[in-house]
Amino acid sequence: MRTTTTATPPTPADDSPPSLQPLDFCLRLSRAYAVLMRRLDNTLSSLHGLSFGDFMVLYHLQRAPAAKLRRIDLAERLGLTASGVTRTLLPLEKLHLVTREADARDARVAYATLTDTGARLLADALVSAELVCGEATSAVPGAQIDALAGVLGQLAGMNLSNS
Amino acid sequence: MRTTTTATPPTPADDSPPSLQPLDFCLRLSRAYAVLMRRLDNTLSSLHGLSFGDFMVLYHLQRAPAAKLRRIDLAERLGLTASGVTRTLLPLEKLHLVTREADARDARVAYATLTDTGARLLADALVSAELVCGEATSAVPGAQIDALAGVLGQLAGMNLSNS
DNA sequence: GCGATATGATTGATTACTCAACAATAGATC
DNA sequence: GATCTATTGTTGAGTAATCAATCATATCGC
Repeated sequence: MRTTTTATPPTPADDSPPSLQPLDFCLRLSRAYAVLMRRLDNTLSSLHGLSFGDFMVLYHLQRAPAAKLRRIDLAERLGLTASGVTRTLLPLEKLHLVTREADARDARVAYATLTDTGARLLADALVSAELVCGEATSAVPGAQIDALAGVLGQLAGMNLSNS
Repeated sequence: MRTTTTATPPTPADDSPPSLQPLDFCLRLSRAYAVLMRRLDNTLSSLHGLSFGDFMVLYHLQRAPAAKLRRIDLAERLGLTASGVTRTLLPLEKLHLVTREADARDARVAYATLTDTGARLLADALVSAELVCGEATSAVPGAQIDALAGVLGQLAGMNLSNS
């Protein structure tokens, strides 16, 4: 009963929607995400005690100037809500991987700052993450990965042409 | 079976020891997923009262022969555990979009079957989903989407026959 | 200065999943 | 045909996110 899973639309009748391609694409995206995340999560948590979400927090903090970010900006980068960031950061603060910092001029904002401990843990975890991701994409030529990363960036609304 | 699933470096020797490409790709994948799912979820739930997960259930059931699947097979297609399927189906059964059916020969298995109501709702939802997905991918040339879809399929372990 | 409104962050309730433990049943082995 | 093991599915507890409500603080118009 294997229907054609490739580019050809099944065309069940003439009342079918224009094309099933974009939906098919999204379904694959969803599945690829699930598979990848499960692998990444397993590896990171067993080797370093970090969930993928935790890892992402440390990663984005490290890339930021002075290794710190307003919590709201962190949320934006993580694709979470402010609420989600509060709850994700809680255990990381308890482990002293991240600390809270206030802003001198605006009492509303709180910064999340990467600690040295956090940076060291991240460095280790980064190696594992690289390995898993590299393995997952090993069947695909590097040049193509680059190009497709660009496409994913567009889909994600990461505007590179921003001034 | 070639077990490349363990921690072996994908490339034999030279070109990518500290390459951040695959990780970057995966991070973008994660973001694109989040963005897309949020849009899809919003649209489907406001227009049809379905979460994306619900939608996927109906979608996979419809594609299956006789519009029914063993719950365990449904789990596999959805990328969920059996437990997740039980809980996802609960509200759908309550709404009579899906019904439970027993197997005559094996009392362990239960089927999830798409009802007529479910099929009608799916037909509507499919139009919306197509629209959202088409819109999301409209900024990218179709050929690139196809290429990415292929890679995502590989990542997801959806192996298209042979070697 | 003083309300109206916007922004950043937290909290309570809810939803959607996981894993581990369990129950029931099927099929195999002796 | 009794028992051992594997499969299917549900349930309890825990985790991670959401949204809506709330609080504290900034900022703008006057």
